[in-house]
Amino acid sequence: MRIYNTLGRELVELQTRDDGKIGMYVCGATVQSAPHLGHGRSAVVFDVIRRYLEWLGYDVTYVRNVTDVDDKIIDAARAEGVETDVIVERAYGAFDEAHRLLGVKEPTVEPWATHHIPEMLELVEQLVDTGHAYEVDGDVYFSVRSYPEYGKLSRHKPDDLRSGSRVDANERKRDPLDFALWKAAKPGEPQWDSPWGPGRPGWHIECSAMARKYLGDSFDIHAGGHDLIFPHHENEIAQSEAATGVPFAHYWLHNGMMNLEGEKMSKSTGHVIDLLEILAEHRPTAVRMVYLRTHYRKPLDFSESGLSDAEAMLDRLWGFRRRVEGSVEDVADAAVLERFTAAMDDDFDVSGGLGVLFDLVREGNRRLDAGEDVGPLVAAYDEIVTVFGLAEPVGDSGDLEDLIADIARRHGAASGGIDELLAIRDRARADREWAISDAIRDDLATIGVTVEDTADGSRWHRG
RNA sequence: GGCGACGUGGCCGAGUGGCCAGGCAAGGGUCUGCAAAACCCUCUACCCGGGUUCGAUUCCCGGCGUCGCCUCCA
Repeated sequence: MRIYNTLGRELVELQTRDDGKIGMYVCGATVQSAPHLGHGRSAVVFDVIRRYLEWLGYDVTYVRNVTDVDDKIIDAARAEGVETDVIVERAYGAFDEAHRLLGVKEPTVEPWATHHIPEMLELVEQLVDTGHAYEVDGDVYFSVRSYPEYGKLSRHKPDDLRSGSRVDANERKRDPLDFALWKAAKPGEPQWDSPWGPGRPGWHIECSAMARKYLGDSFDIHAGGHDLIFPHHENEIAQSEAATGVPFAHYWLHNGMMNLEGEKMSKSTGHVIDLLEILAEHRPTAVRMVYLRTHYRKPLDFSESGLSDAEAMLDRLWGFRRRVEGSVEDVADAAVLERFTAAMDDDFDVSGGLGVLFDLVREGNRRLDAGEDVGPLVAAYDEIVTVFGLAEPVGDSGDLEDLIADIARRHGAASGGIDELLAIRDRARADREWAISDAIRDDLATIGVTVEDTADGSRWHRG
């Protein structure tokens, strides 16, 4: 399998450190405000990569962190006049709900930054002891010049960066490029004891410390948004490798940014679409489909029309699967899976994989029309759709049952069940009482239930 | 200024040195009480200019255009 490694900027063969095992670290949320569409993309594309690797048989340890201490969290708390916990809990709740709706699998471990202060301090101490970091008035800075390979991920040369205008001149740093590992406490801020006095961690150190704790000094895959390449991931590499002397992550994966009207979505500019809002207005699986239609490394421009296309794609997929009741016993069609694997093995070409899936659906529908066996195709469908996380959700129909019951009783179905209602409709159709059968169908349509008449009888589904 | 990505049919979006992506939309058919679904057919594209080649959308060079990062960011 070939994957694109940002470190080296090329497609390379995936070689795991341990046969059959993969350690994967994904930069998760800074729980500072509500998630937007871009956060959802990152969560979903790496979820699919993880699911695919697991489907191939790898034992994946999937670590996704929560950063719950950060300048912006402190700012937000101050602005609202509340403790940082309030901000953190609210934002975490929103991310968690979005992940649930999007069908993102739970990580193997979800470490929180504030629960790993000792691990961070240990790393910082190591860096100070080895001369890669220095303390000034309770702050500890990483000395970028002490790590000769600095810039190997982002391809920024320290000398070029130095001339960049946005590097702030902090008097206490020995070099403008140096970044904070530990920040001395300011009044009213969250703080922990350290060898350099009370303070809090810098932005980058938590990922280095937590990846190390759960995956080891060296591990396979580190992933995150493209915008994290510099400085976040560059700094992680520098501080980790300077401390341990061994390579940090072997493969760096970065997802492309979400655009809105051609411009990057970004928290700082307010140019965003709230994730939970869009998930409430549309089927969450359709939002997931939007993410998966475009290759994970490419920019993705969000549009309403793209979302309705995704809805239609889902209807086609699920419409096929509904034609076959329940699970199938058959072995999945080998030729289909081979095509699917060939696409996915090429740097997770999900779009290509979707092409295979839709080909399967057309062939499956054709065979069903012809009365031929579709077992192996349905089995393959189920496998692929599970890897993509696009299976039709089941359950959650409590409200719907009440709505159906109302309509059923109105049409004389004493039980209030949809089966009896459809039986009444079938009788009406047999008697050519079209007004009755159409009224039942129209009434069900008003609550989002679609009735389709086929040669084998009537089917119904939501949406 | 430095580093990087991308430009495919009405729209979205894979991919490939010569032959099929796929989806959505549109038009025509089959089926059907009607509808829906499904199936069949049509719509055959690769920013521009050079070059390499028997042959380039695909490789190389040069333009043009769009976008991202350069210590807030998934």
